[in-house]
Amino acid sequence: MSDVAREAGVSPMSVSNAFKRPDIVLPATRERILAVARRLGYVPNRIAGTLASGRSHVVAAIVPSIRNSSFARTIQGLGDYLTEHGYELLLAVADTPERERRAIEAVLGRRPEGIVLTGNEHPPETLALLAGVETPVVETWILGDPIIDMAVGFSLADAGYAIGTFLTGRGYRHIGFAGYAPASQRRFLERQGGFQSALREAGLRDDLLFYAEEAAGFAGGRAAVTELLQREPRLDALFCVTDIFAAGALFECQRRGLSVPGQLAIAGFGDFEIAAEIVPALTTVRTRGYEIGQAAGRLLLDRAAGGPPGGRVNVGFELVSREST
Amino acid sequence: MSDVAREAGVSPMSVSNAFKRPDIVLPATRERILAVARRLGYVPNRIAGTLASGRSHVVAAIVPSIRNSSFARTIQGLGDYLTEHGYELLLAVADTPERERRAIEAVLGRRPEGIVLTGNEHPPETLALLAGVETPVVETWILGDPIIDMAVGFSLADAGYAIGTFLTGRGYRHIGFAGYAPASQRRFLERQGGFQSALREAGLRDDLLFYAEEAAGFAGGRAAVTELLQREPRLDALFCVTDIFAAGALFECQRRGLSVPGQLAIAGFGDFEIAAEIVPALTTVRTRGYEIGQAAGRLLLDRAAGGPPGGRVNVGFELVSREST
DNA sequence: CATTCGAATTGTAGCGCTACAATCGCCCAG
DNA sequence: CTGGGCGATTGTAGCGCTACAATTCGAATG
Repeated sequence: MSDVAREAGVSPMSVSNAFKRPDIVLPATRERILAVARRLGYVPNRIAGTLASGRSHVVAAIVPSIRNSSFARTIQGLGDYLTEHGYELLLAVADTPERERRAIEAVLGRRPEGIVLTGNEHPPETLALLAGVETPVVETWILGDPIIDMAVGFSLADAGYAIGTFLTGRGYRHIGFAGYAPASQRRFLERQGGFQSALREAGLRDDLLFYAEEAAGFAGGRAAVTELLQREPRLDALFCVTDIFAAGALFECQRRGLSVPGQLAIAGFGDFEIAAEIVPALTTVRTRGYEIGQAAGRLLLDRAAGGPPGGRVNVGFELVSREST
Repeated sequence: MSDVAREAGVSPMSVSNAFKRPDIVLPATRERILAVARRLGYVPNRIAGTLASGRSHVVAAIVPSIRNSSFARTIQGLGDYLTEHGYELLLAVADTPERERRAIEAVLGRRPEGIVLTGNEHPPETLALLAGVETPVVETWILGDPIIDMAVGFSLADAGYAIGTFLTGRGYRHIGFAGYAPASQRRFLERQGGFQSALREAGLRDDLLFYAEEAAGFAGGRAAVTELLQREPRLDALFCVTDIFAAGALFECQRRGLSVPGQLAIAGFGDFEIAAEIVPALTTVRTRGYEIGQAAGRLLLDRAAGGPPGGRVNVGFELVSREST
């Protein structure tokens, strides 16, 4: 910086201002400084800047996966919002609670001005770690308690219930569920619970449940069809916890020569691109992953600007009825 | 840090050492320091550490998209490698050359010890920016010149040629290509060029080309089938630039009642999970995205440790023949 | 022409840590 | 009993920048 200052014939402080507060430096001076900087290949050291100002202009996000398009959309929404407001995104992928804790620790060392988490299932040490710092936290894809501070999401229980009543309303009588073991994450339990309530209210059995290994994709749907049909040959509808699962189930039906929805109706979750394109097109729940990311960014930046803690944003969801049911 | 030092009855320097050089501090002292740190909720400030030591222990990656599973795998591979070696990944998503330049600029301010880029198509200002700093750069998913410094990938031309000869060898005579406009990125051109060579060598026409909008997913495949069949009703095979394109093309065939591969053979690229699951399963090219990420990390860390510049790693590819051809 | 005012510019004093050299204290050989 | 050697610990200086207060200077005012 001082090299640039010397070459441009100004003080280092003016170089700093030329980059950070363009409005308070004379346009001519500013141009001269920037020209010298370009010539010398000078890129301001934000590390030093952060240390001096105490503001990192970084928000960190910790997601369990980037393969899942829901989270990919959330990251995109968050990233767009942050970039637009002069912030940067520090992304960490952590697929187990232990890795999440380590990622949070690593990330805290870089003094982000906010942290975006996925879900609200965190081990006690993680909560203690977060309680010990004053960094604002937003939990996403969940709205129910316990929330550490702020949250953005929608009611997974309502969404599960909506799909359940939709299927019972269509007259299906032996309805299965394909998902992940609810013990692992509360957000799985919520969705499943809402769905089961709907079945019980219609006087139907709610025990045709199949749990795949976590991170199972298309293969999970395939396994669900295989196992549930064996347990209940009269199975006439299946709700899958993601559209990828649902597509896997649909492929398995094609392999077995089962017509969809004639012999088995299939509903998914997420409204991923494949849902509208696959044949037959999938009935699903449209979630607003991009908006979740944007809202998370907004909560955090408002907070950094002195806003109140404890914000909650419900982005809602939407049932999309297509050919598969 | 000085609070922790006071409470633990040691000098700040010992607190620093307890975290950064565990081996040179007495285990008992170290334990005492860490206990105090935990009680006080102290997390070392890596910003200050980076400024003082001149080592950020950060590698930055700039990718055009995280929705594409090839890049997602590369990120995963890079992230795993870095985490294993005590480094962190700073990820930026930039889908245009202009945004890439801005992302690189932003990222350089954080003084990463290496930068991972996708492709080798960068505007002159970007190259100038990179030339002005001494940060090592790895370009991925490409091997051909011009390479800024180091590269990891495989020959896209060979891969395109392999698919081409495979299809001609199977006896197909009117073979189409669905991809992105080669003007936008050289890596698209390479793949297409290799493919076309194979067709010409077999004495076949190589002008059944369809270009989708960039970032088109399943819809791109759908449009390709529609347009190419109109231009050439005898079309009997189609090579798609990604498996997602191929799946979209396959769905369109299902809608039209065209049998695959009976009336139209379809080949994809990438060996995404869907390729093996869809019915009929897709012939495709298996790429090694995860290995690309790992190798990129290795090149960079070796370089940071004093290794030589200019490294190239060819991770190869593999043709996977399935039911769709 | 002296005075005031505000915009533009500039010093100063750290931000929290680590490299490196200096120091301390203990054990053991002579 | 003493000096040397070695591992553990500790001061010092500074990384590159920004907040903030101080200063400069030209234009406007009476």
